[in-house]
Amino acid sequence: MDANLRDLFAFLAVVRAGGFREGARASGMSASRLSESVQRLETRLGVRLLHRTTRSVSPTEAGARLAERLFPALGEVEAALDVVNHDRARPAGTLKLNVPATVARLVLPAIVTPFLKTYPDIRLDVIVEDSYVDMLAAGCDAGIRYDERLEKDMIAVPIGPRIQRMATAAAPAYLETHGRPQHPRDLLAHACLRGQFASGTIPTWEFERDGDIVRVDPTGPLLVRLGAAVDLAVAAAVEGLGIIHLFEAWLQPHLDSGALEPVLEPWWQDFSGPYLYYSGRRHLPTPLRAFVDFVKAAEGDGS
Amino acid sequence: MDANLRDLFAFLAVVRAGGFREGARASGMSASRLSESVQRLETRLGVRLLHRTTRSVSPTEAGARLAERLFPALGEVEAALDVVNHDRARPAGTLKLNVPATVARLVLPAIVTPFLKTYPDIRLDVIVEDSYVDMLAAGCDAGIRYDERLEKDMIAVPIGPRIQRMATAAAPAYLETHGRPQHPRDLLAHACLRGQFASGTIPTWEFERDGDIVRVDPTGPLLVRLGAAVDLAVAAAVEGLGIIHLFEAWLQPHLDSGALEPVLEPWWQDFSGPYLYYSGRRHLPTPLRAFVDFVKAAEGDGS
DNA sequence: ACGGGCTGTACGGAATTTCGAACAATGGAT
DNA sequence: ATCCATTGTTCGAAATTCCGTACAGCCCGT
Repeated sequence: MDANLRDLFAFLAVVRAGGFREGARASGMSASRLSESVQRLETRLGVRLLHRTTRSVSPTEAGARLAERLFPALGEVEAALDVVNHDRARPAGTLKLNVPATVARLVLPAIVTPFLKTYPDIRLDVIVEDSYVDMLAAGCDAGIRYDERLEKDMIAVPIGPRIQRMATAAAPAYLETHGRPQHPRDLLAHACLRGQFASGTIPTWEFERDGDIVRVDPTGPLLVRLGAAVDLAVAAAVEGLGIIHLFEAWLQPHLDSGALEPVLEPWWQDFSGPYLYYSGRRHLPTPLRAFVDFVKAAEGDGS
Repeated sequence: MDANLRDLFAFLAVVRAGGFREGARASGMSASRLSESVQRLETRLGVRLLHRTTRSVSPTEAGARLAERLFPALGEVEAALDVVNHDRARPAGTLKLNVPATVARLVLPAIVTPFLKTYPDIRLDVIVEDSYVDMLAAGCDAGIRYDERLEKDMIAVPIGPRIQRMATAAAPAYLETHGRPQHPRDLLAHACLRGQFASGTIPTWEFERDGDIVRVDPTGPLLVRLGAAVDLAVAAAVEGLGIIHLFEAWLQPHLDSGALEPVLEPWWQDFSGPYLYYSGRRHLPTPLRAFVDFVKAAEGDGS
């Protein structure tokens, strides 16, 4: 009875992802490999592991039992293999991070470059995903999120600037024409450039001043997917199409250059910076360990 | 970082056996595979695992650490894989037994045939080895030995006939010519057909009567390796070359047919039958579990 | 000193595994 | 009912892995 480790990982990926193609996406293997791997396993073991229709896949009782036992066992193997990584002159491996677009753009660049220079044998795999997903299920080692939600066995490490603000701004030309809002409710009479999460929800604009919190839901000519498309909204704002409401860091360069003019600045709402999340229960792969230490050190430096 | 399970097993086999070719013998893989597997592992991990000269091989510090962590981890994986075996209609797999030649000849046939008929999908791999070896190190699931030695975490199950005797006999023609010994010490004046273990030791002949134990070390014209060559000694005894001293069961057919005549029968020493040994610490592979149950059931039947 | 037998490894051919693309089947939306 | 996007699978080519044999090197006994 000889089975291939890769086949076992493949099987587990399919079970955890609940599908072959999804499992392929999460684990970075090809879908055909997963299919063939599972078939091989079933042949070798002589037991059907996955009950599949072309549309969905659910584990057989045997498959469920196998997956349950296999998961910690393979974790042990991975841990054992990772132990020798410490004996390398320089830690190596791949670190798969799951981050929202904002972080990828505003937080990571300052960290990633020196990190990769410090650890030349570590490969970074950044998955940009704004909707909140279970990082482990997505096959990532860790994730970065703004929500300070505490899940069991999840460790959160502050990363990047600790205080960020939501900024509101518009092109001077726009403000000259349409006037400068003095209170958030004035925005309802303005052209506002809104964003939409991948999940479909359109976050309301939130303002705060002296403890007063005001939420407004203005309309406007442009609605962009939050993520990479944010640049489009910023460009539109610079062009004078309307008022934009975003992380201050996104707008900073244009505020500095004068292309955008702050609006309602006293109302800008502070909120805490993002956190790096990872599972403390499982053995930390060396690359993640290195990254966590790196981030903590940078934080301690008073970056 | 993807490693092949087979490579891991290969690495472990080399470490445990203390050599590539020995590891190949114990694990049933080819030596070249072991070499290539270890090289692959080292390349993938980027660490040298085995320090080797062409004559010997010792684990690197990293290799030792890996092996130590890997051994239980792979055991877990094997156990997990074996769990699904229970879901098969009929248990399957290979059972590797390490037995002395005597057992292979006198004890196993009566057990193996009905066992294999009961479990058609189980393959039996019988390694005949008279010298005592560590079964686990030899890559066997279990072993059968006469010595009732208790090692830690070893479980012993009686197997086969519980009482056996050492019989002494010779051809009638020989006894007519040379006379019939009346006491074990008389053997010193006879032509005795001796056996020798693979280790080189020549066991003395032991006799017992009413609590008196007598050991004699007679000489004779023939010395055979205990094992398959025993047939040669028996044939020689039948031909009248001298007196033979063996398990009664070996001689039984010739005693029945009259080709051999019992000698010193009151002195024949009883001793307990063999035991099936296996490690209780590790997870029992399904085929071994089946075999143990089968043996216990046969024993309980009062076979 | 020096063979002899053993070790670990390199090499070619055969088998297995992997990938990308195409395929048939299925379930939800229209 | 029907479309169509998506799923799991199949297929042939490319890469990897595996085996048996042959080689170079070392240890041990004489």
